[in-house]
Amino acid sequence: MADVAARAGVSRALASLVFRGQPGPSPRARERIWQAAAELDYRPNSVAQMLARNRSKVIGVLLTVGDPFHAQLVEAIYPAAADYGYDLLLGAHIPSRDERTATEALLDHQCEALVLLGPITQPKLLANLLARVPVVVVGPRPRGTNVDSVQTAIGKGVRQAVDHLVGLGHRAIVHIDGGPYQAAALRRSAYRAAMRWHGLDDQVRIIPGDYTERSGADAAETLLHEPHLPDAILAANDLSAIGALNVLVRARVDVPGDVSIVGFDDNPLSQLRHINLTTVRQDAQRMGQLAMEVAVDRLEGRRSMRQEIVLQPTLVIRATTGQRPLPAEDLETASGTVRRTV
Amino acid sequence: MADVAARAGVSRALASLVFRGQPGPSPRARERIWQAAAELDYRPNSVAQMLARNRSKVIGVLLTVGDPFHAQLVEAIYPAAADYGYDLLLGAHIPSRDERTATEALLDHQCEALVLLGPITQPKLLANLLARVPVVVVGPRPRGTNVDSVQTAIGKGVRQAVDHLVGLGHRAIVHIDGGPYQAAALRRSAYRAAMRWHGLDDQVRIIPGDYTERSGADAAETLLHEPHLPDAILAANDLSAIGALNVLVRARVDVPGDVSIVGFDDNPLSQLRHINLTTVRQDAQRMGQLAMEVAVDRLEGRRSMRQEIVLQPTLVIRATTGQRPLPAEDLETASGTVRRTV
DNA sequence: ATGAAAGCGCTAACAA
DNA sequence: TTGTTAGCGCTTTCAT
Repeated sequence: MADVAARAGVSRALASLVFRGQPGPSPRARERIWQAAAELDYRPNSVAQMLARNRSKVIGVLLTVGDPFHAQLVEAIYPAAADYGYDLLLGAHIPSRDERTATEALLDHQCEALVLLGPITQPKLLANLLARVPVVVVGPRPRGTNVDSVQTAIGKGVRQAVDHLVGLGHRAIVHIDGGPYQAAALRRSAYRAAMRWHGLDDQVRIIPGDYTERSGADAAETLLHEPHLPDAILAANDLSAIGALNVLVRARVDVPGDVSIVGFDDNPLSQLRHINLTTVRQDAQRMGQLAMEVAVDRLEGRRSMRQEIVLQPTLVIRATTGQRPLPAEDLETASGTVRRTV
Repeated sequence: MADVAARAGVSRALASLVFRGQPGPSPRARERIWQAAAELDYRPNSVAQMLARNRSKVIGVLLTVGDPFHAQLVEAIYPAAADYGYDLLLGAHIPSRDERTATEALLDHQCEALVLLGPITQPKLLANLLARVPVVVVGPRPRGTNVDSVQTAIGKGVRQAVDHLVGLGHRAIVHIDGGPYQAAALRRSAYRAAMRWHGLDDQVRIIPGDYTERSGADAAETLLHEPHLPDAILAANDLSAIGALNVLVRARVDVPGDVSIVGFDDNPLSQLRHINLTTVRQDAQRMGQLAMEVAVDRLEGRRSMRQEIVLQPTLVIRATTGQRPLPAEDLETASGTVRRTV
């Protein structure tokens, strides 16, 4: 910057003002300085800026590379951050790198706030982070902590899905689980509650899973080895629903003729014509924007109380759910059954 | 740090040496300083460090969030970077954010080198980057540039795949394209060359695609609307192969009985029991490690000539490829055909 | 409107 | 072995 100032024949301070767009410098000076900067191909050194103003204007995002839902969120968060004048730094949450390492790395790079997409599973770590910077969790708030969070009303979504299935006449509705995550636990208990509400306590059945396509496929294989298929499957997310769907289709099971399937998330894959999965939609776009908004509100001191934003899910009815199969004697009629497709 | 030094009763410089593990300070001093640091919960300010030593020890990685192959690479790159004492910063390559913005952001954060997973499509931009920092492209080197690259011998992989298919008796082998990327162009031309080599020039057929599951599905729909299915499909990557596979299976086409399918990448999905895709494997693990190695070699000045590392692909034969269907009169024999499954 | 000067928190010669 | 002293490149009072 010294060079630029020299070339423009002004002081470094003036140049600094110009680059930051502060009022003060005369139009003439501005012109000269920008000119000089262009000639020298000057780029402000952001590290020096950070050091001097003790602000980085950078927010860290912890995500799981390869997770399609996270990808959607990131695509929403980037522009939102830019709107607020913040820059984003991504950190990956991968097996070989524990949560602590990942978050510390982000903080070392002077992130002023953290947005956690893949939830931190250690409450102690979260508390520790929270003591240092604003943190926003996208997803259900871990129990025992008081981070800000942006989440979907999961219970409501599950309830809608179960209502839909029951409305179609299904009774034996099994749940493919999502594993040890908080969000999965919520889905699981909401499933139980909804079944109970419909008087289907005795039909409750949970098959282990971990949100992956593989686990959905495994669950379906399990079901195929049993004498009777259930009426319907409610998966913890779209990926596992798709895994199950693919396995069933290959086994010549008619979906939704024999079994209905509902997912959760509205993964882009679910919209493909050949998948066309009925699912509970989370508004990733909006969640990303809101997460950013909450983080920035904190940073600018506009908010002190805990924020917990809950978005309403939408049941998207596509082609994997349909009427419960009719008893054998009605088979002829059955073939004329109308399927709802959106 | 001043506080720590004061509390330990030493100078700031001494403390600095201790934190950096430099030789010099006496054991007694070290002890006292670490002690004081612990008591004050001191954390070095990496921004100040960067500014002072004019080195960041950070490497930027540009990737596409949600791309499973990139996810594999990242999982390999993180530990490799750590081994060399470097930290990683991730930048996302998403629609709303052009390549320039994304790379500049990474450079602004003082990345000393760039590893590009999603290839830069603008040669000018690449040249510009290259003039500033070491750059490693994971994938084929963009024409007209001389970046370092770590890539798979794509031509060889495609050739193996075609040989395999031809060996099984297939002649009408169509290619689902991967779109405008350099890597896709290579696959396309390698496909043409291999077909020609086998005297199948007249069978060459390329269906447009863009590496997505959707485009594979669309391609399959196209094929289904035609009077005859091809003998086999060679997709530009696993995702599109899986899209095609799913659509065909739903249309009650027997894979590989009626049509064989080969993918490219060996995406984790391809290993699922119900997909079980024959594919050309790229060694993501090794590619990630090597990319890091090349970048670090440059940074430490150990290398000045252009590096172009080419890894050998492996054809992984699973269950989506099989003998060409026999003429109708041999059908009884055909049902006894042995399928190779690995 | 402009410039001088004092940091931001750390590193790296060099001197003691 | 330890302390002194200059920066790194920018921001930010405070005078002019």
